[in-house]
Amino acid sequence: MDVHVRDLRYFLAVARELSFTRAAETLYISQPALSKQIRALERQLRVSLFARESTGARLSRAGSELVPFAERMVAEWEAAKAALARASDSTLVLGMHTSPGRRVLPEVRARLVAACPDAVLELRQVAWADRTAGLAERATDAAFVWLPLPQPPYRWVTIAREPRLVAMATGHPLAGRESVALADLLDEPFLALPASAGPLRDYWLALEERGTNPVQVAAEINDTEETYEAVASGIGLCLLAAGNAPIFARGDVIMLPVRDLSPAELVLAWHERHCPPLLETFVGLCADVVDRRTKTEPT
Amino acid sequence: MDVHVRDLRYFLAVARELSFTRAAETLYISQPALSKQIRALERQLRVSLFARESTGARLSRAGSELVPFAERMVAEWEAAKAALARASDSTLVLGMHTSPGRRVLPEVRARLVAACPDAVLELRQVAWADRTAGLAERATDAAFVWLPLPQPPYRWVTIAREPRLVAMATGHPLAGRESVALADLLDEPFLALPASAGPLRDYWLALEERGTNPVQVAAEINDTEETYEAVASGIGLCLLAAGNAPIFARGDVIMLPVRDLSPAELVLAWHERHCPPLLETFVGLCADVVDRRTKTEPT
DNA sequence: TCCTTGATATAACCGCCGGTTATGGATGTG
DNA sequence: CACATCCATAACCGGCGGTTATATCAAGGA
Repeated sequence: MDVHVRDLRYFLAVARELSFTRAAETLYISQPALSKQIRALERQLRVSLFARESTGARLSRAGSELVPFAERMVAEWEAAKAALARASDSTLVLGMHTSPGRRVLPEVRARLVAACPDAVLELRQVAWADRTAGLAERATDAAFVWLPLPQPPYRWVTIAREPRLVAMATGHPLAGRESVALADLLDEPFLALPASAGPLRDYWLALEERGTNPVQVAAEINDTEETYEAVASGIGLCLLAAGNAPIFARGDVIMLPVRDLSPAELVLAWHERHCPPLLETFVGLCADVVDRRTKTEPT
Repeated sequence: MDVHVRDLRYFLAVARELSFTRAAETLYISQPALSKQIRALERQLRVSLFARESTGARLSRAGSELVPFAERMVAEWEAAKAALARASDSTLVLGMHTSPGRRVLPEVRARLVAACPDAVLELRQVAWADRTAGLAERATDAAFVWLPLPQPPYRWVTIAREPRLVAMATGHPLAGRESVALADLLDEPFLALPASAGPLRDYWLALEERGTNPVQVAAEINDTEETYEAVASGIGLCLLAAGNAPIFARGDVIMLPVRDLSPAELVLAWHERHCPPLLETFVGLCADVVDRRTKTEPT
């Protein structure tokens, strides 16, 4: 019923060369393959496209009718590929676990369209299990993720540096404190990211700071809603960045600073081997916005 | 590199339905097959065309760019198929062993273009080994052939009925006669059509009229040139229709009537199961031209 | 005359594509 | 909480799109 555009290219090559052998050479395929494909095309269309003779091939009536259509279709496909390439050059696919928030994305986006009017940002929510938010599989051009991230394949600019809080149900014994130390939490059950998150999971369990003390993982969490429910129902505690506190401020959960934990770092990351021009300007704009912000409101 | 138009149709279906499942239903394929094909298309183009969500699919930037191109290509292919169908409706492929000659083809062709201005005759020379001149393999719509022909699958109109002559080298003992009888030829070596010609081979050996007398086949012949050479060099004799005599009148061969052989019949034949409108009018015109001719020059 | 050359067709083979069914996981809903 | 819906994945299978090797045939040259 339908045709492979490749077969149309084959057909046009034979129509141009009027020779299967030479056409096969220009197409870099073997002559039998070309003959077979053309025969299949003829069988499919129920018409003969060429009159084979010992001297070569001649176009039949149907063949000459087909030529202009085939040319238009091949040209259209070339145009389509070019258009897609252009579109992909001016499109940035951004991965993120939760929205980066912090009012950074709207501002950068506004600046970006001012700089490149035909630029388009495509946002993609990605599962917490995917630590690189699509960078690893090349599904995204850049991603808002929390450190740590392996340095060699990835590069990044800092978006925010925020203290780590611990979230717990309002009824928790520690809930009355002003703040806590990590030592207060060592025996508490914790919520953890999926195992596939690797070092990131360890980071939000403060595994390094715990030293030899083991951590008790109460459950795995895959999105904010799940996390809120698990914390509120007392299943376990959970570390989170101060900037994400508003998402949890819903009454059943209270959050306390953990005094002796280093702040967490939210970055815009990308793959060092994949840095198209638009990404470059986007990164520049992000750095710029963040920079101006840290000046106006220094911590 | 190139695309199958089918995949573009698949893509358009998903773009229209914004759902893989529903699109698969409208396409009468399974949903996994559709998903796989779209993924393959995305991999090939190195862009993602849809954003999959639990609620269904949304077009990505690249996807919306592709839509108009895909629509144009699909439409173009539909148009091409329609054009080919129209062309094949107004094209008649004629098979023939040697040109039918007798001034019939030019006249019928002239009348045909007068009746159907966009009609086109496509002539196809075909090997003598193919007794039906392409009718059997459906390679031709009609063919100029000599009887006999099996009646059930084929039908025909008579183009010419001509006495059979025998051709021999000028040096042959019989060459001085005014005419010969079959009895004079019984011991002579004859040239024969290839075995695959079947009953037609027998006919031009006058096998039936020979009765029990065996025929001595000197060689097989595949075209006029070969035949002329074989006759002229004395390899064997050969029967031929009077109308084809001019082709052999070149000095080294003489032709004599065979008194007691029935005349041969040249017909325009076609397959009874394949008789498109244009063929019908062509047959009518042929019959008409022949009819008028037999009236003006009765034998 | 024979051999070579160059054209297309045929055959046997093989990996991958394009379909199938079965199944699982995520999401919204009564 | 069960259920329906939607998309993804897996395993499987026939056929397509390529390969090399070979046949056939027409044309041309020593």
